[in-house]
Amino acid sequence: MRRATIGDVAARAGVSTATVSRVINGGVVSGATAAKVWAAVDGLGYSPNALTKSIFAGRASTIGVVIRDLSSPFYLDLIRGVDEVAAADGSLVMLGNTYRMHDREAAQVRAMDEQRVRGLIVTTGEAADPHARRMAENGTPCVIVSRTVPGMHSISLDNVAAGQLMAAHLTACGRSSVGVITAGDRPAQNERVEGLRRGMPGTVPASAENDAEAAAAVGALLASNPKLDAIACMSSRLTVAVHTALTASGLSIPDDVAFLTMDDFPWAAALGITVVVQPTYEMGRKAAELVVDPVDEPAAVVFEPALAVRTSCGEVSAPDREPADLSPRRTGHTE
Amino acid sequence: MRRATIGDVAARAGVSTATVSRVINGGVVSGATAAKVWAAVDGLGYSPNALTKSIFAGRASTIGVVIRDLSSPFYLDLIRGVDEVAAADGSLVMLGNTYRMHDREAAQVRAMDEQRVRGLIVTTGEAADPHARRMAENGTPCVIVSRTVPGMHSISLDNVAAGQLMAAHLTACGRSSVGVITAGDRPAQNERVEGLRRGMPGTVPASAENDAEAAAAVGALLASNPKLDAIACMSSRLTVAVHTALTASGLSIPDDVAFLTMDDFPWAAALGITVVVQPTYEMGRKAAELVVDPVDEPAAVVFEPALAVRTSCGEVSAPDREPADLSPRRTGHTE
DNA sequence: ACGAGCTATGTAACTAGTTACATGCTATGC
DNA sequence: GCATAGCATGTAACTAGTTACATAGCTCGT
Repeated sequence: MRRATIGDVAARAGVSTATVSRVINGGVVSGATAAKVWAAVDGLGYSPNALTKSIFAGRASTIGVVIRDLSSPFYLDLIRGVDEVAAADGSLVMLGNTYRMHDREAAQVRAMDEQRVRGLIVTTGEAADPHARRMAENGTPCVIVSRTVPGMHSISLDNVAAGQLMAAHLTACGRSSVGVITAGDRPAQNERVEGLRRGMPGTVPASAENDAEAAAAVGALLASNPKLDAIACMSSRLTVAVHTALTASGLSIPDDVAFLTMDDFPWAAALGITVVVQPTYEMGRKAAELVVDPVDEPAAVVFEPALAVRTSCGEVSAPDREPADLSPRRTGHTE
Repeated sequence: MRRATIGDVAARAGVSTATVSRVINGGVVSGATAAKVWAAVDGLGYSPNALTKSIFAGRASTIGVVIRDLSSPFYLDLIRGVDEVAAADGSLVMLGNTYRMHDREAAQVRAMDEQRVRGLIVTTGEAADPHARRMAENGTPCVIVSRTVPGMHSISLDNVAAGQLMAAHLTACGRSSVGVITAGDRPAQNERVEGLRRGMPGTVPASAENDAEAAAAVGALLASNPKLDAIACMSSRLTVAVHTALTASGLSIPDDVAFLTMDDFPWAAALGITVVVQPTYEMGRKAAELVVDPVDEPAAVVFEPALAVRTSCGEVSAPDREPADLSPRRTGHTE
């Protein structure tokens, strides 16, 4: 019942543990010995202990990923990018979900550190920063996603451009008065609003933390602004709630009000909802690459958003601006 | 730059490593010594190596979860259940996604074994079975989700009941001729069709592996069966494709055709789609509990589905059957 | 036939911790 | 005042591997 160790294999094959290790990891061994060892491995069902390997290597071969909210399609695609690079590199991905709870963020990052992950990719709030910074100082490559943090690698979206993309499209569709729903006043959200404002000065913002607040915010926006002809949602998390509130209020999209939001999702095409998409998969790949091929100086990689035009903003009457470039643009280190 | 070890802490505090270990893990130590040790821990930014701890314990404190397809809401809620139990137990969850690729399933399970996870929860196809069985024999609790495998723990849905639930509701809504879309001929899918057939003999099945095939299958079903008045989708993965194909063909739901599918999802309520829901969160909890509090004999736990009635099947004209019980029903071990 | 040189293997030290056992020290009982 | 108990701490062996170094055994050249 006890698990077979390298010692058991060595005893069964009649060799030393050093020889078994050499057979498994490819050192110089004779064919006859190798055959004996493999027979013993199969006979015992031996599987080498990766933990012990890692302790000797000083570091696990696992990449840690701490996600705020797995239910968001954004993170799903990000993970796919990370997975792809990790698989090509032979690393395992250890995923931790924090459900947007501050204490879990800190706990997950600490746990990843104790697991001696080879690198860490975090998409959390500030709660995780102090520990992540210590890890970075200890030589674990750490990448922050969706936020820029001085002195650490970061992967983010050009949020101002995202807002400008929305403004350009809404203007092209003949809209002039936009209500904006943001999820809290986090920097990324504010930058998106800032970008939208640059293109459309008559922007009315409202903030919501959850679905109920979002519905209320939509109602308030509509009530206080009779000439409102568009609603922009800055957080994919609130898309369903805002869209539901809009249709529930009896308005027709896009005839009465245009609607667009952040991040693509499986139903968007079917529902005809225009969205600003982030190159999420690429962002995940880049994050993992910063872990797999460590870079000394902190890199702040900014990606450009693109617009997936569907029908929820109506017809484009004026020519729209060129589609944005999806390739990453390195803007250099931050400090 | 090198990471602080317990030896470094011991040297700085002027005590032995045994004492440091006792301070950290709560053995008998004097207050003065403990204070010195904690000061050294803070000064060095020491974080204990969980890998080393695990090798001594013979087993990591991590629970491995191998998921076929993270993009499915079913698995998302399952993971939440696992996370909840793991967090309460102080265990980390190590998540691996296989993207429905057979070779990755086997590789992920092998990797989890090498990481000496405390227990394994798999939602994969058969590719992972042989290795999982070996792990179970070696004393690692393994739980298979959504399939029953002789000799191993399994968590599954009463799929026949799910089909019957659909049949009862469709009948109550006055429908008589149902087209069914299944994703391949996997056992779970077939059981659902079997349940549906029991209640509605006039059931026409069609199978699809992906979105394009699903659209084609819907078209074929409609073309060959002019009096078809309902479409049931047996796989949440095909929901969007089937729904899109239905509306694209100009049919109105529920006036021309009723539509229902498996598993709830964020847009279902907004779109008025009736679904059969699995108690996913509870299933995840139960799976994790089988790992955390190991059970000797293989347990086959079957959960009951429930119906979330919305508007996509029309009005209920006859009284529907009672809502199903959501609590788990242990049916005993399989062998 | 004998030493050089090479290959295959074993020995033992090492990774970063835990823990059984031994020991030193103080406090208490008689 | 001395034996004894009990707490705090150190020593060393242990976990499951890896790897530097030593050595055994064989081949080959002369």
